[in-house]
Amino acid sequence: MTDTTIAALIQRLRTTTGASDDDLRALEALPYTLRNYRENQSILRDGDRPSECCVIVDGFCVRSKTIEDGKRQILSIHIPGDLPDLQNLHLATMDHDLVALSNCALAFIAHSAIRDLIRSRPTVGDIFWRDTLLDAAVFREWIVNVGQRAAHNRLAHIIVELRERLRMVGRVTGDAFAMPLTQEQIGEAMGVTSVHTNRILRQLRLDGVLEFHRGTVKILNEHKLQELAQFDGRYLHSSPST
Amino acid sequence: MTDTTIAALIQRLRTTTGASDDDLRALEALPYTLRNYRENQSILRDGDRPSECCVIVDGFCVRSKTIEDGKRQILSIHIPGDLPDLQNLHLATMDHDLVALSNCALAFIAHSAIRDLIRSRPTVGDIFWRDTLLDAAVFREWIVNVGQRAAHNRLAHIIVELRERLRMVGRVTGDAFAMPLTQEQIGEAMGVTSVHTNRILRQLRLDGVLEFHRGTVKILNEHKLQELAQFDGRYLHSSPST
DNA sequence: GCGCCGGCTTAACAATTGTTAAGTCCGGAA
DNA sequence: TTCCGGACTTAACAATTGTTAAGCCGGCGC
Repeated sequence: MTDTTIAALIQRLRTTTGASDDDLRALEALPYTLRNYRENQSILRDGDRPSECCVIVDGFCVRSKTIEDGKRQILSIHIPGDLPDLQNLHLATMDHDLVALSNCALAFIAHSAIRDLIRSRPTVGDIFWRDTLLDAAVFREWIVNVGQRAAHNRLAHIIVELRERLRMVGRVTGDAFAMPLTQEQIGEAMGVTSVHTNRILRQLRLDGVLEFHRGTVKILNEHKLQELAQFDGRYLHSSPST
Repeated sequence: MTDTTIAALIQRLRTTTGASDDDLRALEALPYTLRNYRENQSILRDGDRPSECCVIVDGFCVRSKTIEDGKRQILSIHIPGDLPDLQNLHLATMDHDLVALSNCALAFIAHSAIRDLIRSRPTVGDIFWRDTLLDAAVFREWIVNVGQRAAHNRLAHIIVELRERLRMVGRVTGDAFAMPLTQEQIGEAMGVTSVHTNRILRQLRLDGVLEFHRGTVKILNEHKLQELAQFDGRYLHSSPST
């Protein structure tokens, strides 16, 4: 039943929201266009006014903002099952970029189709609205991460959050998982330079916490990782009643 | 017509969204309970499961998160006309705190009343949804601010953003406006210590950019301020078509 | 295979920011 | 009015993070 193109989205909504089977079937029935993006390819740019939303079918994307002096901040990392530009349903103009981190498959659904579905099934609207609120909850934790945690804790937190989210869509097996960012991009996510990112990664490796090599994280010491990350996943609101 | 308790909210929605007069009248007709909070009083705490939402009628609030070691990060500053806990309509549990910065008057509206209104007027639902998306857009810029800008630019940005938002609800006259945070709280907003906040404020004063005294910002040199803030207000989506 | 290029690694040094510790100032309570 | 406490201010010093620069490594195109 969830063996559709947008299976990851359906799986995530089924386990984390109170979506009815009817609503999920209606979502699966939405008309979409599948498009592939290459590593580093822009999907949407700051200022764009898109008329469709995308579901990540496979691969990783990031949302980011670049400021005047060229510095870039990564705002969020997106994985299969995410709707990284759903906000465009009500905010006409993109205020940031959406970029493919790895080769990606995206299912594009016209705003008009989504609006029609919401009109005929208001509970689907609630599910979508909730998804954008979850987005905001993740942004809030990201602010805390960048604002208050030391760089090594910050990196541990990003890693644990990503792993939790990947687990929800069945993308983690064993002690390793994909995180296809360069060290420079990890730095842009943390708000530090690539040189400092490298320092932190080396320290984590020497301390036997984790290894990061060519886009793959391997956890060596789960206990130490948890200690560093200070991760409290309540903000992911991963059960319907939270 | 906008001389109601929630005038600031109505004014903001009228100018920044495409809300119809009928929708705005329906909003004004919502039943509410007015409650007053004192400076520093908690309105909602992390973990609460509220059954109503509030509109800020008067005063300032902040949303914040406190991490294990006691450090606190301010996530957003809220002003009259804001709906700082609208996300609870779909996320049952608070994942952060909402605190009154100054003495505040808040109008509380039951979730059930809001849900009823949305059901009978879906366009009101769109307006509310959009408002939470705007919230998320402000969070995104806040991430950029904390992650990429040097502390003096960061403070300038916070000040300019706050002023823009205060202007929308008619709370700025001349070159001064209220920002009732202590230096420690400004630091918690920027992700720096109170000592460093003090350094930055002194430098801005010596450079003739602005003065901050007892919760009031006075702009001395608008040009220098703009230069520091690197402020691009597009993310505030302050016209209906953005 | 060879060379190129992007990404990784490291080191030395500089700048920013945090920590600690003393005050000072000022408004409200007694 | 006086005193008290919270907020502000400053300085000295420490820690973290940025900057610059150089070399290395490894995959990919020729």
